Amino acid sequence: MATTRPDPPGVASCQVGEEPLGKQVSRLMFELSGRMRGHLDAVAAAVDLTPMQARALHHLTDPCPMGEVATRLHCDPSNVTGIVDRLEDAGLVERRPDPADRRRRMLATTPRGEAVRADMVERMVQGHPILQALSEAELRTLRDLLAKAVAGPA
Amino acid sequence: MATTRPDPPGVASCQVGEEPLGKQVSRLMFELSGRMRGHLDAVAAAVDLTPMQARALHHLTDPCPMGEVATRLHCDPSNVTGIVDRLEDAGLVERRPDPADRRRRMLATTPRGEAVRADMVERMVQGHPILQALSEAELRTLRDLLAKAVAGPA
DNA sequence: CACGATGCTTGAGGCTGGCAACTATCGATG
DNA sequence: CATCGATAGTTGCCAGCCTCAAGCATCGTG
Repeated sequence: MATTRPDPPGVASCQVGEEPLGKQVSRLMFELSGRMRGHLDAVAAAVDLTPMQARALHHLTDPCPMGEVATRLHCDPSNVTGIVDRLEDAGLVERRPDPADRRRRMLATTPRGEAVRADMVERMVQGHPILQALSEAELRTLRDLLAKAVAGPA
Repeated sequence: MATTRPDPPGVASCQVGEEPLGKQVSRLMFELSGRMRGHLDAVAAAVDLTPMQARALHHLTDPCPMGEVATRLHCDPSNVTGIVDRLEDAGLVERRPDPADRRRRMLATTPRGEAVRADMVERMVQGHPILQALSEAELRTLRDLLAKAVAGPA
């Protein structure tokens, strides 16, 4: 642990097994995304949705076809059908025809859906596992690192 | 995106809704933990486990009772029963009696389980969404921030 | 021993994940 | 224009997970 070795450059992406830093970050992210999952579950339950429905609604900022949602959720299109069915039953989203391509069905959030989404975002910030533990400055640093990570490879 | 606004001070931890910083971090973490989820799913599939089974195995570093696993996985004990059943069927973990308390059943990984776990950890580092995008120094900073976040509030 | 508390399991019901098959529509081609 | 392969979405199936409510065995205490 914490071998303060300088570490040869170009770690992480390579084959061999310099364990420390990469694994540390990996483990921490693993742990944190576990907590994020718990947090999201709680938020979803609070607005009376399943975690997946909450994810879906969260991603629907602008009208987009089903397939796009499947991509964003990293899951199968056949799955999205059921999820959207329930969101539609709950009156949170709408399926609209796309005049340009009648195979597609565009999803749009209803006003109620928009309200629930905003509510969710608020609640996400509230009991957030990270936000409470770090200072303003640290959060700023973290934000920059995360932003770079998000933009970077994917 | 990346509104380079300076941000009003005193964000995050408070009640009202200064949106920027807290929500930014929240959103980024949301996005990243989505990718982590995808990554974990892939790793789990690669070693022929479901995501949840992989999580469970990953947390079983040392013998511990079922309830402890439930806590670590943030899920119901009744769930753990089924998950461990399948891990046991696959020969990766064992349920052992706890002589000190015969209600409890201690879980221990078998050698095969240990091997699979090590394999998983390797693979987790491999195509990791974060590790590839950041430099050594950035990773070190990130590690410290995440460690603080993990240790902090929970 | 009687009692409530604890650790784990079981059962029912709903949601999700992944695959294969199907329909409707699009785009290109002859 | 007729046809053909590709694409968007849906349906069905099955296994796995989630949640909650019982249930059973065991512990600790009085």
